[in-house]
Amino acid sequence: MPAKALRQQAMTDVRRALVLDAARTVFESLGIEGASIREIARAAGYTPGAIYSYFESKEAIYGALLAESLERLNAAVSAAEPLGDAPGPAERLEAKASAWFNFYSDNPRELDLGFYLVQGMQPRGLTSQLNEQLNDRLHAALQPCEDALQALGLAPEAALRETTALFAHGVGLLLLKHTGRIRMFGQDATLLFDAYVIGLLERIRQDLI
Amino acid sequence: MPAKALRQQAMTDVRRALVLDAARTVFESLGIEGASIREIARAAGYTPGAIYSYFESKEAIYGALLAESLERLNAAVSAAEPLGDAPGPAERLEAKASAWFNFYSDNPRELDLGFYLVQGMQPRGLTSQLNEQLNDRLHAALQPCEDALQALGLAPEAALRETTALFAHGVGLLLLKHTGRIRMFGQDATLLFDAYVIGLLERIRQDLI
Amino acid sequence: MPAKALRQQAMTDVRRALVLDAARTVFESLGIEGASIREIARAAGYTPGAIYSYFESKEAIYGALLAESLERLNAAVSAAEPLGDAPGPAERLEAKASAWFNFYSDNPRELDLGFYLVQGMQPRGLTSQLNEQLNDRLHAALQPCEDALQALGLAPEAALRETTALFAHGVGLLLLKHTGRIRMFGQDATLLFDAYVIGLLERIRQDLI
Amino acid sequence: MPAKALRQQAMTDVRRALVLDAARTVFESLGIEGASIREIARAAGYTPGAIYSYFESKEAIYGALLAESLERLNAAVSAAEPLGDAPGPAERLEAKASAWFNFYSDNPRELDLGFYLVQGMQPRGLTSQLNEQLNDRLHAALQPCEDALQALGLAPEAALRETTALFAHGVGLLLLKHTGRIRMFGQDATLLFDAYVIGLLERIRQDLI
DNA sequence: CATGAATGAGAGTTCATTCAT
DNA sequence: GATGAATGAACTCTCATTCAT
Repeated sequence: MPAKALRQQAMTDVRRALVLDAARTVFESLGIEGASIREIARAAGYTPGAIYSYFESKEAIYGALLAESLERLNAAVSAAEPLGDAPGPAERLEAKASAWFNFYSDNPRELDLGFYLVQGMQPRGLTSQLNEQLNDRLHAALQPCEDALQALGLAPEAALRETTALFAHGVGLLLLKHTGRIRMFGQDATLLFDAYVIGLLERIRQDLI
Repeated sequence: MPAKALRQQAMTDVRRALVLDAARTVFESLGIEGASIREIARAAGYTPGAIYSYFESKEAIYGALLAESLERLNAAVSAAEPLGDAPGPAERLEAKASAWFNFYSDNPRELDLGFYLVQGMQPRGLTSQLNEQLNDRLHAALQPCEDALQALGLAPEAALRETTALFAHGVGLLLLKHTGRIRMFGQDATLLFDAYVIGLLERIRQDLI
Repeated sequence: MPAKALRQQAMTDVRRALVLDAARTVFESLGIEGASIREIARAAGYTPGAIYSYFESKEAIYGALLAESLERLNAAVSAAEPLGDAPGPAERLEAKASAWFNFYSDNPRELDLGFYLVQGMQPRGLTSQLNEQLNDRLHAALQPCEDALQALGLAPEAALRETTALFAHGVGLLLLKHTGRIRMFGQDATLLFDAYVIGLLERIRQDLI
Repeated sequence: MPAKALRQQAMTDVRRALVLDAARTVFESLGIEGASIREIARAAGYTPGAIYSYFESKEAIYGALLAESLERLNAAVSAAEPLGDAPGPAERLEAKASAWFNFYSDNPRELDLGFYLVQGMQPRGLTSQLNEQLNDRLHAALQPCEDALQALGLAPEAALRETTALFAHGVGLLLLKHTGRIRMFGQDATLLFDAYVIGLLERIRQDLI
């Protein structure tokens, strides 16, 4: 590609990213209901029609937002390093599990994107291709936990089962936290999550799984 | 209140209940997106305007629906009886926990109402009064579990903590199930929930909590 | 139906008719391109949304307009009486053919509705049901001509063929007139149409058909 | 004009022709509704803005398309040769009339351009200059028919009148064919057109005109 | 000459809500 | 209490056109 085309492509990419940023901002402050094309355009300093130069539909924006969020999730999980001088699989499990839990704990709306959206747009939105991409990246983010569980001696099926349970536990806590329900129990979501991981390790040590 | 007013009030209550029934029916079949005032009115045999005689806004309907759903949840939990000739607290925990889990597993849309809605609604949608009512009734539905945990020897704080965790675990599994994410892990939500309860009982028996 | 319902139905019908009138007015002055819901609503003194109380879509309006136009066409044809003391089939042919030709000559946009629309909306508009209705009513308007031709001694197939040709001739002349092309030939559409009918009668008299 | 300017003019003409080709292609496959500037530009390998270097508006493109179509019509008519060893005016009439009828029968969209468009376009779309050009070229295409009619003995006025009627007849048949209306009569447009020409010749032979 | 970005107007349609009756 | 009419604001999306580069 000639330099000029490269430059223009870069500019387009930047503008597209700016639209996406605007969309994320709107989404974060107004939620899915308020994230209309008009609102996104306003936040991006565009007229509504201009948005369609960068995304072919509103749902394509959501899809891009979700894909991008999952990339950041994976990056956060990858970057998480277990503590200690000689970290073993137990430490790895703790580190990787905390990584994804904290990611969503810090960015609660992105959990919405992942789940809330999925069910809200079933008919038209979320093409099966995008759905698979979502699954893949989600799996990828949980893979380190599953690997650590296997390294701790769990059979593959057991590792998968416990990963699922771990994920569900975290998601449940995040949801309670996000909706304010956790406050009513006077609990702290992160503490509970950590306790779950510790309990899981204990059960494995005791060969209870 | 004079007899006439009482009679009128009774009539109003009945009609309000009919509207609410219609709303639940619509909500169950069309979900939150399709549950428009028009649709609810049609299902109730009313015109849209009439709905406003009973509810001041669309979101008030949702709120009432939620309150009513929580009543049914509590009824389901109350009705659940532990199995065996001489059921102890462990059996009680299993029975009561399964009761609320199955309630939402069987009526997934009602979980939407409880959580999904809470965050999507406008400030006026979920008044703090309604919010407290929600909390109370939710607490009430979980109280039998908490009691059983205490009967099993847990300190009050520990019992509350474990109830919270139990609830979160169930909610997480239900969410994964409802959004179809559980399929991708090849797991069954109910089995995982039962396993969690068994694991919890085991930890208590071992004095690990 | 009770009196009240009847009265209200009547009111609704009147309002619907007013919307349809507005639509026809807009259609006549702005053509098919300019006949938007917004414009129709404005002409009817409504907001756009109100139109949907009377018609479920823009194309339903066109359909109703067309149906109504065809009714008026048929009424015009029915009302046309042959001249002379003892009018025979020849006079009947002249009268009935002139009736439909003049109808469209006087209301050129309605020919648009009948043809122009048909091809413009093929994909979505014009349900096959409406299409059949159109065909039926069009046939009905031409039936008197066909009957007269048979009464003049033509075999059924010949009568149908000549009716088709007669219709095509008229339509062609109307189109030339409507688009201003006829002026360039310095001719008058009605004279040419009458001449065609006379020629047709002459051919029949000579057994040339 | 200096050589350089000439060369540039030639280049411009070529590119303009390419755009026009693209427009025709799009128009043929997508019809008037789908023939957007975007689509034409895409087909021509240009961006939308570039089109405006060659045509000042979308309707100018249609105008040019129409002009070009009329050139091809005239070419088709010119190329048509009467059959037989010693073809007379009757054969010439048949050949020339069939030529233009078949041209539009084979390219029905171009009839749209000629008529359909004329009435739909904004005032500025069809400038009076273009309108005259249209008339001239249309006249030219029909001139051979008119000449043949005169050669058959018709007075000039009669020849013009019959040419007009012939044209109207053909146009009517083409419209019925194009909109699918002819099917409902179970007739074939070309057969009917040929019959009309034969009938016309017969009338002339009988001095009925 | 051509691009690519952007505009602005407008399309059809939906819906919660209001209000006179 | 209930109706039915209507509003008004919102929705997603399309398109001809302009203009700096």
